[in-house]
Amino acid sequence: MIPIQKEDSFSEWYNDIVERAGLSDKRYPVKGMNVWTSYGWKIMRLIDSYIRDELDATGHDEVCFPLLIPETEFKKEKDHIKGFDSEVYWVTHAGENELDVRLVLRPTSETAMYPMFALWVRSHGDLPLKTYQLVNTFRYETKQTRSFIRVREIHFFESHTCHASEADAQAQVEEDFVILERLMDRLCIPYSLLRRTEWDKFPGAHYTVGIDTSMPNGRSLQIGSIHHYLTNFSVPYEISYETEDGGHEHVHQTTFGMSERLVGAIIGVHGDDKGLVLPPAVAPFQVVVVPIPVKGKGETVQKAAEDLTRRLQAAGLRVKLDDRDERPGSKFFDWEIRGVPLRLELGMRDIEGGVATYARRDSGEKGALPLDGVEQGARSMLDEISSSMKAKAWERHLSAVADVESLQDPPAKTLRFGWCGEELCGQRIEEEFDLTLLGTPYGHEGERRRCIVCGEESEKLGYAARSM
RNA sequence: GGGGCCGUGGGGUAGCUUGGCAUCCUUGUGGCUUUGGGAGCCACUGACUCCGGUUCAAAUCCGGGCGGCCCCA
Repeated sequence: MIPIQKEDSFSEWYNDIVERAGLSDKRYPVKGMNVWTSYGWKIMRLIDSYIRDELDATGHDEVCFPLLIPETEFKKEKDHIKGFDSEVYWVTHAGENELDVRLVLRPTSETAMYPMFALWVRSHGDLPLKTYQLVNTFRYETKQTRSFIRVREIHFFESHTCHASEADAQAQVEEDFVILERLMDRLCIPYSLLRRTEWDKFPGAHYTVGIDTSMPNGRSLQIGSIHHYLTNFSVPYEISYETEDGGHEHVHQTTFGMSERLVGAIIGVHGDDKGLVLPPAVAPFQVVVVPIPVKGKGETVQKAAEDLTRRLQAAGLRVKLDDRDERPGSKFFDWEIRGVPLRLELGMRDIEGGVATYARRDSGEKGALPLDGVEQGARSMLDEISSSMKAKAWERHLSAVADVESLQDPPAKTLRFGWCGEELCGQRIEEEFDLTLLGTPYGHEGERRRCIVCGEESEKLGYAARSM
């Protein structure tokens, strides 16, 4: 049991887990820039591989744009520059000389990509243009930084698409929802889609859909966003195409972005008082095999453990054989902190009985798994772990929303209430009650309620929470 | 932008008021021993953020730099 309990002090628990599980080293001497240590990086790379799978499968092409953006390009879209002005890093010198045109480290890649899109898109035959990249972006965060959740160098995925019409772009947004659902399914992360308020939408966007999940302390964590730009960028960047009848039109654009916050979400959503609990899809090791040697029989046990490990690996599972010279109990704790979904113990008792003793990380359940057909047995147990983790997480996410009639002394949850949609009322909700108005449901939720501030009847619902 | 607090082995700490061999836990290394939920014993490695000042003597007092944290705007 780790000394800090998740429910008591989520924030300290989180920091402690990140360090103990070996996900990241925060001692790098620049605030908000941490070192990905191997275990954490393996998790991130698995997530990245699923992102690539899903985007490739939906006809997106992976690209990789330069890190530096000339100030002249960066400033072309007015709202965009206003939104990022205060949090970009500038490159002002090269060697001994001051640069004529300063360069920004991309905070996101619209302004790097779109001058090139203007060259690439010539005719309706070039559309839709669907690209994505996985790169690092930089934002000068002024608030307190936190591993994976608020960093200054961000491991970022961003897709950028161009379409012939607003309807085609809208269809892309809907495809993004499907991609998102498949991804979150693998990570066992529940989420809500909320259309952000006008004042909180992405700088330059027509509208923004935020993807939010809930943390155990009742706070809300944004794990991604999907934007519809209309022609807001294609006009200043002159991205246009020739139509079938010879006319010229600006493209309609969308983007979809997510980051290493997904790792933060996995930690927060699934972890418990013993440490991390990893969904099998992102676990660097899905199974850990722990041999239990006894005097005189060390060799036999070791051989059997190696054999079991090889069989599971041959079946395509990620398996770790922990044959360090440590006591088994100590190994159990180590791998529990690191969240390995399934542990298989192998001692003389098991070998003689033709089984391995299993322990599930998610539920703590233990039992015997027959060595005959162990490949299939382990695989179906991992599937079961995955679906059970997903179900539990969704249940918690949904029960983390509370319908309220007043914002006085609200519970530590995501609050749902009637909201007329007016900025004046929205601002009061945020300022007077120290909440973030997350927005209104992207889909439709039905019944009419009165605005919690002005009392006006409306079909809109507002969601608000404290954010991480 | 304004104010406050803090920098001691890899991690966590004691010592600072009143200057005098730097404490404990953990980690790491080697050995013996042990292995079905964090074993034990022995040995070893490892630190006062940096620069300057005061002093016989500075982790400790003074000044400055760098870094971190918190609060207010």
